Amino acid sequence: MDDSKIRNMEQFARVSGISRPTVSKYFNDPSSVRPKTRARIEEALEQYDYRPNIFAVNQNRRLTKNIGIVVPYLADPFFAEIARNIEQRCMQAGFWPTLFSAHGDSALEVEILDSLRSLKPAGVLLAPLGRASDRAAVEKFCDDVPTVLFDSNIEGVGEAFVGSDNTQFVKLSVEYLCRTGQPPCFFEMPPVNPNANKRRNGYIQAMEANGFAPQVIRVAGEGWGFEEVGYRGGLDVIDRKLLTSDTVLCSNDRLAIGFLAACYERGMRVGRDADCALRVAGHDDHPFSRFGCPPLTTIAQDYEKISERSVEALFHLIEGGRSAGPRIETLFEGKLVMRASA
Amino acid sequence: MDDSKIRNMEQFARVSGISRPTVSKYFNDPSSVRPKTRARIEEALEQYDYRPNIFAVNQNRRLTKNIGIVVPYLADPFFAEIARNIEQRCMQAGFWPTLFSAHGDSALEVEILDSLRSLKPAGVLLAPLGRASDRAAVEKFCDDVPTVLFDSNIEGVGEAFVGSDNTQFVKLSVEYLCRTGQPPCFFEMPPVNPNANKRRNGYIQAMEANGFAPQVIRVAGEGWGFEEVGYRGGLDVIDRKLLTSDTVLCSNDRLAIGFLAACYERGMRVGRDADCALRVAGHDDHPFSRFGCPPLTTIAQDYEKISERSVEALFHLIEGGRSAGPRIETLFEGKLVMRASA
DNA sequence: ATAAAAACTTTACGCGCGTAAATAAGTTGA
DNA sequence: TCAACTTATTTACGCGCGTAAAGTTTTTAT
Repeated sequence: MDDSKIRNMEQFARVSGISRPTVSKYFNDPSSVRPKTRARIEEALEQYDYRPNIFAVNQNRRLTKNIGIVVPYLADPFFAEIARNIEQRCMQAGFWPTLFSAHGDSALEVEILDSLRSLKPAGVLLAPLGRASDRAAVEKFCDDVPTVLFDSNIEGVGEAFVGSDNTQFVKLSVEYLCRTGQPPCFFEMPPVNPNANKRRNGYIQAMEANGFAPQVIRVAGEGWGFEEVGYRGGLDVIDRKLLTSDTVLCSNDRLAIGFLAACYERGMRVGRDADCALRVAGHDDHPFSRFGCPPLTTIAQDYEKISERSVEALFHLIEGGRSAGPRIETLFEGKLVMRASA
Repeated sequence: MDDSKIRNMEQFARVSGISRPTVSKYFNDPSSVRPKTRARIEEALEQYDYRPNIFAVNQNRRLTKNIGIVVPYLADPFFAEIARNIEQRCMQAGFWPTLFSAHGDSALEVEILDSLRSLKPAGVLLAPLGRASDRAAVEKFCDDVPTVLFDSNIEGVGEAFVGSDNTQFVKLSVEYLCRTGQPPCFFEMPPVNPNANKRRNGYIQAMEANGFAPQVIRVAGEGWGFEEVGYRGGLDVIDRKLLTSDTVLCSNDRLAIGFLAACYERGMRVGRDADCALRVAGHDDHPFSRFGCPPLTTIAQDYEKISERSVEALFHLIEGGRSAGPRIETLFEGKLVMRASA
């Protein structure tokens, strides 16, 4: 391996015996040059490990190969997992994914979108904060940059949305719980995004459909420290005896994990067994749910499919040059994951 | 706000009535121009929201304002938290942090370092995978790019290291446990990084210093799904009655959370109370530890200080132009966090 | 007021690459 | 073999900005 320093494409073109414009063409699309010249270039590429200057490339291309991935809260392993999945798909397709987290802060979310704009990304995959998002700012961004929303929808914003069918999620869990014991009450906090609303409303619908009176218990709390909210709210609800059923369906798993901690602290045994005081279930199949005490019965989001379809939708958008028809919303169904908690 | 499109610095300079070189100077350091001209520029900046093309800027600067942050496993909220902290400090200082996760894969770690190189970063904050890291590749990278290691040390690599004093961590926990009950056995998995080794060795030392015979229990398992390893290992150890003490000190909190799940499944009550079969403790004060059942007694890492000092060290390095003396290792002490589990 | 210093303007070049136009060379098929 | 394509080469310009040099204006200090 000749380690003489190749400083630019000019020099690399010389040592490979191919003209610079052709080499440039090669780097934009290796299959766009004759197999013979491609071989010569790749041969040289192994001797001198040259890589085009990414800043110069991005400056001159009208559209870069950058893809922005924005999640609302990266310390939530759900988003970490889905981001990982999306990231790898993008890389495989030859893009440069960059990951951002709004850390639960809408001002930061806007800031991220602003600096993302200057990255001239080919596209963006955005899981918005939700209710807290600056709708106008997000909408304006989506007008400028091809964007696919995922996880949390903002009606009419972005070229597509990929997420879960939250109404179906709750229908599944409610029906299961009603079938196997007391009809559940619904444990929630002030909704951070439309998903939370859909879940509550879905709960109410499903209960009524099954002929039961819905009982929604909303505890106070804000921000993205859901476990904390579930824990404090759980203690409060238990101490004030506000539970209207021995079965508690939590809006999401993180809330449920906090609620479980509260139950534990108050000595209330959770599970299906006869000696248990409560059944508790959640939604999402959060990575940590299976290690709860007891392991949490929940509805599993299809991480794989959500990330796969999101990326697909974005690529389609990028190739199709925007006007790829109307805004499409894709919702995936969840699956019941029965564990010991309910 | 005049929305006429300012396409480049030339045009912006014209509308602001300042020459382009001076405007350029302003963007590199606003305080480097006379207050009066600064005011004129900033006035224009509000009318026409112009931002220098980041690709052109980075191409021409010898060193960019980019900072790479590399963590071994982002789905671990510990790293997510510390990354968030570091990220914000970098932004405040006017840098462009970019976050990467090796996802537990050493090949990906090398790949990240490679593409990081082409970002011409001013510096990099790297929490290496540890034992799995390709030492030669990491070392070579650190030769080329000013790098501060954190969390997991690689002797002699990078310009500085910032982490926790794992020996002290274990000393703290061992002494607490010995003082308040049976001397603990040590529950670990095959070490992924030097920290794990230091913890085990620290345990042995501390036990001997207190006049007890150390008992290390190593369970099988690999990868970064620590909870799973702790859970499976826990079941195995319980079923085969391998526990040599009623007090189990886990190498880290994630392992402990898995172990707690195993205890729960086997009906072993964990805690300090008389009716409890086991005491369990961990290390790190992982974000989820306080929501365990029972909440986990642990030794808290000082997230704040680790990230603060890491960033400080890197900035010092960036300003000082490398030769800022010898490699410095900074270790922070942990604090005992007493919860219900031990 | 006046010289010295500081800050600014003008002019010009270079960074590394995308890309267009004209031309030359190579490939294909009958 | 020769025309009709394809593909590569040569030449040249532009992207938006950093930055150096030389000249001009403004500020500071005496």
